[in-house]
Amino acid sequence: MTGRRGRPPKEAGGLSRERILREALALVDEEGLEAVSMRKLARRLGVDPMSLYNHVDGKDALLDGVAEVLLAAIPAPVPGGGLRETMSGLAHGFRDAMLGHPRAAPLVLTRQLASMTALAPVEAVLGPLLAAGYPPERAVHGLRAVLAFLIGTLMREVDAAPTFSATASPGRLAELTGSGLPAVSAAAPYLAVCDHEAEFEFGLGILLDALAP
Amino acid sequence: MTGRRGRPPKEAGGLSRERILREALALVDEEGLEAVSMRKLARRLGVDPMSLYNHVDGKDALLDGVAEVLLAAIPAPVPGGGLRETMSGLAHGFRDAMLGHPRAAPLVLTRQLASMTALAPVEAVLGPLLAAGYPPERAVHGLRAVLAFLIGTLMREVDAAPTFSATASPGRLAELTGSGLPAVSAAAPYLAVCDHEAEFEFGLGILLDALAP
DNA sequence: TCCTTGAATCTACGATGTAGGTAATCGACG
DNA sequence: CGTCGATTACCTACATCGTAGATTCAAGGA
Repeated sequence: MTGRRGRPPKEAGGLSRERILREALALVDEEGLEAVSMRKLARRLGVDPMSLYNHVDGKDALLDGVAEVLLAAIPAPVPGGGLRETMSGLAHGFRDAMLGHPRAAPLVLTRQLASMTALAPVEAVLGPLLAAGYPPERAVHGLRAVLAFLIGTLMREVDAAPTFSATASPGRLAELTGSGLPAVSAAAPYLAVCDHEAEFEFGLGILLDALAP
Repeated sequence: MTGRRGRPPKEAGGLSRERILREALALVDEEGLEAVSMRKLARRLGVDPMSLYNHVDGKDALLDGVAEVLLAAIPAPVPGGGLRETMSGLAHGFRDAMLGHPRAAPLVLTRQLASMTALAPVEAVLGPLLAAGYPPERAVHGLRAVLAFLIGTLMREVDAAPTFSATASPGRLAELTGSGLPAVSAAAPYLAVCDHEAEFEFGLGILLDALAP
C-alpha cells in the first residue's frame, strides 16, 4: 500500500537504461562524482533503489554507461579533411565533450573503455594515419601519444575549473613565490594561472607537428 | 578491560604518521585502492580505527599522504646535466616511481598536489628551462605539456599491467578485428598489445625534440 | 604532588552497495 | 476468454563504511 508494485501499468513513466543514465549524468553535473549513490539516484527518479538493478548491472556498470554517454557526444570528423585537420578536430571535439561535463569527465579519463562508442574516434584517427602511409605500429604509437596528452591535460582542466573560480588565488601565488625554490618563484605568476586554451594548443601543436606536418 | 587504553606505555610500538602511511601503501599494493578502509588499515596495525585520526586528518588526507610518499621516491636530477638529459631523467624517474607501485599511482595521477614534495620536481625542470633562455610563460607551457603526457601515459600503463597478465588476450584481439571498423581491424595486433616502453620513449621523444633539441 | 596534555579506545549514527524474496503487470499462447 | 511465464518494481535485511563524541589512561611540567 505504501507504493506501487509490479510492472508499470502500460506506458507509464517506466524506468529505462537511457532514463537512468541521463539522470545519473545530471546528478554528477550538479553534485559531483562522489555524491553519486544508487539510493540518491533512485530518489531523483522517484523509484526504489533496487529497481535500478533491473536495467543496470551495478554501480560500476552505471558509471561506465555515463562515460559512454559522454564519449558519444564527440562529433565525427568531416570525411574529406586532411590528416592534420582530422586529428585536430577530433582532439578539440574530445576536449569540448569533456569540458561540457567537467565533473563527469574523470569517468572517461580514468577508466579504459572497450565499447564500440569508444572505438569510433579511434577508427577516425587511425584511418587517416594509415592512409597517409604510416606503418600500423607507428600509427598506434602516434594515436596513443596524442591520447595521453589529451587525458593528462583534461585531468588538470576539469578539476580546477568549475567549482573554484579562483584558479589564480593570491594565496596560491604567495605560497609559490615564498617556497624558496628559485625557478618556481621566477615563474610563479604563470604557475598560479592556467591559460588552458593556450596550453592545450601549445602541446597539441607540438604533437601534430611531429605526426601530421 | 578488553584492550589497552590511554597513552602507549613509554616507547612501545606506538602509532605514527609515518608508520600509518607505510602500512597504507602496503595495503594498496596488496589489495588495491578501493580496498582501503580506515578499519582495515587499523586492523593491520593492531589498533582501533579511531586511533588513526590522531595522526591523520581523515581518509582523504591519508591518501594525500600516500601520494606524497610516492612522489618523494623520484630521484633528484644530477646537477651538471644538460637540459634534455635533465628533463628525460626526471620523466623516467617519475615513471619508475609510479610503476613501482602501480595500484597506488592513481593517487598521484588523479589528485593535484600543492605540497613541497610535489614542487621539487617542478623546480628541477623549470630551472634548466629558464636557464636555457625560455621565457617563463613558455617554460611553464612546456613543463605542463610533458607532465600531461606523463600522466596520460601512466594512467594507461598502471591499470592494465599488473593484475591482468594478458594485456593482449586473444579475445580482445578478436573483438577488435571483428568490430567492422577497417582501420581498427588493420591495426588490431598493435592495438591489442602495448609495448609501454617503446610508446613512452616515442611520445617523450617528440616532446623533448620540440622543447630541448 | 597535582595538573595539563595527548594518544588510544569505545560507542554510536547515518549512509552505502546489493543479495534475496515477493507481488503485480504484460505479452503470448491455448 | 483463461492461463502462464517473463519482466519489472518493491521490500527487507546485512555487512561495511567514515567519523563525531565521550572516556580513559600514561607522560611530563608545575
